[in-house]
Amino acid sequence: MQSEKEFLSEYRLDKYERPSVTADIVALMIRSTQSDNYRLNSDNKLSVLLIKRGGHPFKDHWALPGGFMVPGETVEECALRETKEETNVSPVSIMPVGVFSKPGRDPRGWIISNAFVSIISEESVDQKGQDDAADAQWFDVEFEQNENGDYSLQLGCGDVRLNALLEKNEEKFGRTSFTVKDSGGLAFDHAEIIAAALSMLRNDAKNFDVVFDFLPEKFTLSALQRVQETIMNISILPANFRRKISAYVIETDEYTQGAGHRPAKLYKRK
Amino acid sequence: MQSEKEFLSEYRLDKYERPSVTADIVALMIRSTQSDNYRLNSDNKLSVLLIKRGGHPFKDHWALPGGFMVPGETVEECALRETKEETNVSPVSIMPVGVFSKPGRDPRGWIISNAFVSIISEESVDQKGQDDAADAQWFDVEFEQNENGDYSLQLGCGDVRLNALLEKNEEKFGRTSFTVKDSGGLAFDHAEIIAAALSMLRNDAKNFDVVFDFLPEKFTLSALQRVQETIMNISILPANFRRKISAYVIETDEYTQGAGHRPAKLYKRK
DNA sequence: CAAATAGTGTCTCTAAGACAATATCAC
DNA sequence: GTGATATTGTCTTAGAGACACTATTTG
Repeated sequence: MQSEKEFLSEYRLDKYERPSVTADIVALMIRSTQSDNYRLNSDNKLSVLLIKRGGHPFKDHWALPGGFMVPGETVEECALRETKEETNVSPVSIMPVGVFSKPGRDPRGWIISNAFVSIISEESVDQKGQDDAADAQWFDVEFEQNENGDYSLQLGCGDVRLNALLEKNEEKFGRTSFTVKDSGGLAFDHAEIIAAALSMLRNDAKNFDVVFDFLPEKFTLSALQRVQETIMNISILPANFRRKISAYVIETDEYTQGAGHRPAKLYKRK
Repeated sequence: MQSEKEFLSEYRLDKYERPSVTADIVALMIRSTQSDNYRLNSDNKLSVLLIKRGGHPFKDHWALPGGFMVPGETVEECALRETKEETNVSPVSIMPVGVFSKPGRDPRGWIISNAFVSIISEESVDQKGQDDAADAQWFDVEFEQNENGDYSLQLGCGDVRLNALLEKNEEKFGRTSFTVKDSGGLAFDHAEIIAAALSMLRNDAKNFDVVFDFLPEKFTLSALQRVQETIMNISILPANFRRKISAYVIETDEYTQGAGHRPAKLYKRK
């Protein structure tokens, strides 16, 4: 009879074929665009971080940051490490989106991807800059259902336009999965991953858990409202938003200044 | 300059170390227990399917069904295949819970686990029987927060009692993760996986998406109510439950019989 | 008839949406 | 002052929870 110790000393994991495992990250930010009217508050756009692939496969195509797991780290640590290495952006927290393991999804062979979503405040990106990652760019995101029921995912950055088309699969446990009909030039199955991440984000922005992560520590209630409206692609009356959010925030005694209209009190997350 | 075709023909995935990847499945059923009073409706208990490990490591400990991925299948297919092989139970649908990849979680080496939850109707289990899987057993589940804030996960099957103790980590996107303080005899980090699956299930039972999967095609509204109460560990007034659920069901013209009280109309999912 | 579940009606309270009205700043 | 956002208050409506009451079966 073999003891557990004996068993383990003889056990060889490499007897069997193993997949390579990657972590890919859907890093999202809300970018504010200044208007020419000094009175207007800034407009907001949801952006996703993509990198232009320098090597095969999908050379010169845009892809999510990510890479292979190495021994001794968790999938989450891998996602953070690769994002930092490839884009010089350091997300503070990430949340799992799902596993993507369809055979053939990567032409290099048997590679499965664990996808994560991460939310980043514009403030923290501005501070760090992106000097040493010229091939990493923030793309404006639009994601909506069109007339015939399919979903269109439109990514834009300067002159670059990527238009992917997806079909909605079943909805399980509040998570929706998609099938790519047209990748729009995105590498691998990354259109599918981005769609799953956005769908999850919208579903969960209702609890306000997510919205705070897009903003610095102190923020105005209207900035917070614009974040939620941008994520969920809806419009909320300010009075009603304030009532709902009041349970989740604490007021400070600071105010905004020089906005061309009444100053707003700054709040912190409760 | 190398073409993509040339690149791929020379590319070797096995240049780098790779983890082994498993799929583990938290298969849940609601079991009805008959009372000795002919008038009483059956009481319900949530049960999880475990197998007694026949080999090292964790020999003779109870574990979730699951096993290693093989080439050409998705993680989901792997979860279904392993559950069928090890327990002779065939789940119809599964939903991802998360990835568990902490170094050291498996004494055999670098092994990461993709966990899924699956919901099974008692009817379908009764039909198939479990003859050829004597080491697979359904354990009654109780999962609740105790006085000092920790969570206790209690599994029982006959004389076997497994009592695990967990600490709640952060809650992200409606998903809660846990840290095991005492595995209670469960193999690997499976207490952590079960806790994450149950927490997810409770959170999502609110939409009624989940509850129907526990029942056969036609059911009474009180049976449906008991399912929801069992999952969420709450108590609902029948009148209010009927009002809420009415939008999700269609009535048939069939009735239950011989129950020792007024017959109930059978409904179908809308 | 008694005991149990099945099923209906209604009251109250809360939360959400709509909207009116006031406050305060930069120019 | 003007035009914009900030902030407060209130009306209406939808939904959840509590509870009283009726209906129908088996032993």
